[in-house]
Amino acid sequence: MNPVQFYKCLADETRLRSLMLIESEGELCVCELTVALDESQPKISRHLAQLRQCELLIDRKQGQWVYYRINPSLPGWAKSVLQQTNEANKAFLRENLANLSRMGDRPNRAASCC
Amino acid sequence: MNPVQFYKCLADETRLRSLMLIESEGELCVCELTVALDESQPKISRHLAQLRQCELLIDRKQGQWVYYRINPSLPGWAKSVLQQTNEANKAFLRENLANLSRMGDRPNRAASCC
DNA sequence: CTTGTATATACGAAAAACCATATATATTAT
DNA sequence: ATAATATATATGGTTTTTCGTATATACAAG
Repeated sequence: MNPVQFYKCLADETRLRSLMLIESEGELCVCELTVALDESQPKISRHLAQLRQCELLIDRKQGQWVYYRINPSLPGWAKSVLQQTNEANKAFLRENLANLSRMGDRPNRAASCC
Repeated sequence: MNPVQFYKCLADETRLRSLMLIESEGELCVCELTVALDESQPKISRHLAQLRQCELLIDRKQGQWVYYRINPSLPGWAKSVLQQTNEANKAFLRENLANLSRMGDRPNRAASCC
């Protein structure tokens, strides 16, 4: 994991917010992120694809949804950077988390799973 | 300190290497960085100016030299991110540190000071 | 006072990143 | 089979970043 490449991934509003939201929530699908960030679906998808290509995120398909989470095999320092950034910048996500909690019809992982 | 802005500062090869070198050495002047990175003086100066504007670095003028170091009043999480990145990526700077140690005529802080 | 060294900045060009829109695929529901 | 939902990707254009070069300023030395 080249540190420059790593930081390029974090150097965009949409990507950093997505990463932090996923870090906070454990796992989120594309449609949840579009609501939380109030951005278009292709825009979110494009940035998620980039984060997946750089191996910061991994995805899991379940029915019609694709869930993204932090790649558990990220190097420790990278995981730690994500965690610390999240811990120290809770206010950064306030509005996004509010949007998410207001979201009706969130895909029900438990019910649709297994 | 907006985290997006912070990471944009790290998302460039020249700036990240400069930051890491300064983190490692405590303080470096422009001419030392041009040697360590083997890049043109205006290029180095331009990136340092950006890091100073974003308040990641502060500078100190001594004689004809300008020394840069990490801004001690950076938020803790940001300092910690820099430190951890440095600790975990020593190899990243190997060549740059070698260039620096090979450099003749390094400005002598102690001698020219006070 | 002139020359040389260290640094900063301005300017236009080149490259990279980002975006809106359109469209394609897959899955679920009717 | 058809319609609706979720997601991914392609395309062309716009904005942002980065860069090389030239130039300006400040200090030091002779």
